[in-house]
Amino acid sequence: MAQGRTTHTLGPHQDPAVDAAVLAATRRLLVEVGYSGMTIHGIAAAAGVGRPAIYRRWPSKAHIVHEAVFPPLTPEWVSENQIENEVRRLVFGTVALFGDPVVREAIPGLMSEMRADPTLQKMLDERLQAGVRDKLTQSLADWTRTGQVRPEIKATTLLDVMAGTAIFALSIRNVDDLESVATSLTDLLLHGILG
Amino acid sequence: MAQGRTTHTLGPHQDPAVDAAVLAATRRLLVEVGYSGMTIHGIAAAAGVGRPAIYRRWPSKAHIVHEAVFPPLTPEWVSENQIENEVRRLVFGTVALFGDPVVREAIPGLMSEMRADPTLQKMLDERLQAGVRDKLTQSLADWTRTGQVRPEIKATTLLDVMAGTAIFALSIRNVDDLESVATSLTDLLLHGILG
Amino acid sequence: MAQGRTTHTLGPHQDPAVDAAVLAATRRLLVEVGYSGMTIHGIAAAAGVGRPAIYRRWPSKAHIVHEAVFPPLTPEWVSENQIENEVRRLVFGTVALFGDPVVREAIPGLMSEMRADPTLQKMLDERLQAGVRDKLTQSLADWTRTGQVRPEIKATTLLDVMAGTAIFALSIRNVDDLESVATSLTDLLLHGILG
Amino acid sequence: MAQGRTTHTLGPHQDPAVDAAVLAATRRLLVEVGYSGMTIHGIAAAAGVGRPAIYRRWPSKAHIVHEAVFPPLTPEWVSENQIENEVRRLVFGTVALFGDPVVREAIPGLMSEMRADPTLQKMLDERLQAGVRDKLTQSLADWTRTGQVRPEIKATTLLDVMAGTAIFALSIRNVDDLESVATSLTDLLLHGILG
DNA sequence: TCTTAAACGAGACGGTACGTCTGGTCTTGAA
DNA sequence: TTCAAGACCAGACGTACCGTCTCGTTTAAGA
Repeated sequence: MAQGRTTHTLGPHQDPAVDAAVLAATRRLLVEVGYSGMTIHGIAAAAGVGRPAIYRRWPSKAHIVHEAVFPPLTPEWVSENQIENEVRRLVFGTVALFGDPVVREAIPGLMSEMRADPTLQKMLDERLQAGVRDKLTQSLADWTRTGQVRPEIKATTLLDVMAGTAIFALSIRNVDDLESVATSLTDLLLHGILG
Repeated sequence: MAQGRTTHTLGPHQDPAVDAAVLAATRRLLVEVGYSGMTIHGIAAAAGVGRPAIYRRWPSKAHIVHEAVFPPLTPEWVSENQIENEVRRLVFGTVALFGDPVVREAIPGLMSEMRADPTLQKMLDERLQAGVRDKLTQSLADWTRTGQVRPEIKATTLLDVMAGTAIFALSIRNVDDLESVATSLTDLLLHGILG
Repeated sequence: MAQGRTTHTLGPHQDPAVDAAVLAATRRLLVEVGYSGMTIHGIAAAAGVGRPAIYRRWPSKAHIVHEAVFPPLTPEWVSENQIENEVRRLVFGTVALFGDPVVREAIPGLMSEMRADPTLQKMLDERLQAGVRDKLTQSLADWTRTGQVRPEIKATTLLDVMAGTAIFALSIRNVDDLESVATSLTDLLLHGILG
Repeated sequence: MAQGRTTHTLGPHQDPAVDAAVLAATRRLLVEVGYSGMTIHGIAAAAGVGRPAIYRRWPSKAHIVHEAVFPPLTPEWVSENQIENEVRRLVFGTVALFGDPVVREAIPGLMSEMRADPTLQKMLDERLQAGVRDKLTQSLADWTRTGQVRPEIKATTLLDVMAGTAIFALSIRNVDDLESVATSLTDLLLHGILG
């Protein structure tokens, strides 16, 4: 994929084409063979790249997948004032993210390796949650002050529920109807279950 | 060679002591070295058992862990009429289950391998959810009829939220304060976030 | 894991030092534990080499032993004109070859596996007999023409007798007196048994 | 094969039908899968017999094969006075014995295991050679006294040549023309190679 | 007739070698 | 200093066979 076949084009500088080829191959392989079916050798072969070129860039399969799967920029998720719209946007965004077929495959594997690698844990937290958590904490404070939200509600609980539910429904139960999952969760979050 | 040094006590029947030793060793190793650090050879050695005795019983590490971690009987979880108490009991039960250190280690690994092994997916679903789901569906129907619960609420959504949140907070974020997690989640489920 | 502890010195080329170490270890183990007591793992360990490095080079234990035991060059065995001297040299050479302690151990094992592996059969034939057979056939033709040898004598019979007798006496009966075996066989071949 | 399937007919006595079934299965398997392809389990299954019944009778595969392949009685081989006829009879008998397809397969395996098991070595020697060697020694003494045989000829040399040549030609080179092998060897033994 | 003792088929047991695969490190030779 | 290629060691994988052992049944021989 990268180029020629047995040649490369940059002298003593890392070739960006290698990065791109590896990440693209990773995304492709994730849906083809799954996280656990993926090997470094397999990625290298699919990317048309030598294995050392991969080890030079990432310390483990989890790090490759992490970079391949999650966009490098945290999107501007929390911004509205209207609380219903805001929660709806957060839930639909979360469900859309974890509903991507590539992410569905990647998440359980990443979670599994996170437990043994705190580095990875931190990277994933920062990439996926930290920004949103801070903003959501601030928004909740505002909403609580204005009485829009009950004071018992904490940002971490909300994020646990949104991410956990999405992961469970999409990566574990493998549900296909994203719309339904997001709608039900939004309703539940906003109103609770009591009639 | 010098082989057959030790004895066993059951003729052509599988020795329950081997099962017990393997499952106990699995639980012990889960917290000591983690799911991914565990090998079949390691389990066999820790259990004082030959590897073939393990392969005779379980087809993969995930199946061993599954049996080691989850009790063979589905507890009588859903039974009360008082909806608040019932939800509280469900949430606290779920949090207690997924908060067990052994389960915390096991869950991400199991989830990862479930995606590649539908057998495992089915086993876990039946072991953990099927019974509760049926009962909860029935209870919800009753509660909805009596107006205690809003009609939009579905059993699958509730279970996704409870299990997903517990897994995310306990296995992924590794939170230690089970009480707080359960209390917050119960409150959120019952009342929603709106003031 | 802590891996890749040691180094090797040739890039993408097979390291001749590995070949040498394996073959030397094989020769050593042959006399220490015998052919059937030798395992690929044992050879690898004794040679300080990984098992895959062995499987990369030889398809079976028999092939390793074959290469370890027999020198890669067919010596210049058949060359003299004086028939008595020539036969004496052939017999003594054969007895010396099969009398080597390493060869004594290797031969029965190799023979056993040859029956199931035609590849091995061909390799051993070419290595040990083909060259000698051709030369001996030619010499016999000369000698027959000059009346030095009876016309009934065939090269294959001579080689069967020399190799078979040496193997039987040395590898099977484990006789130690090479000199006596060679002398008796030479006498018998030259003069037959009739008085 | 032996009988019924899960029953046997003798009380606390070994069932001769089991012996017979095992030996017959061994002979059959030898030509079907070869010595090294044969397992105790395979023999037991082919004989319709449990493995312990085999271990109760023979200590190793080699011992089974030994008994399966060689007739329990040493035939009356050495008996004639006419030396040419006697040698011819010995050679043809030896070639016929080692030319049997079952024996061809068995010999290299047995030879291989003999080196590690002196018991086996002794059994085979007694079964195949001891009787013949004594008689031949005596006959040679007579023939030497009457000048029919050159005094240098020893019985062990003759037996090494006959057995070794037969094994090499038939088990190793896998020659099919028994007649030719026996005729050539007889001629060589009687007259030597000199014209 | 009843008891004892041994052989039987079946198959689990601990152990170990097999041959394959993956992980992570290193060196080559070219660019 | 990068690159592709690939050899290297370490070690886990799942399979197969080994030789031992126990089970539960069956049966002959001794009491």
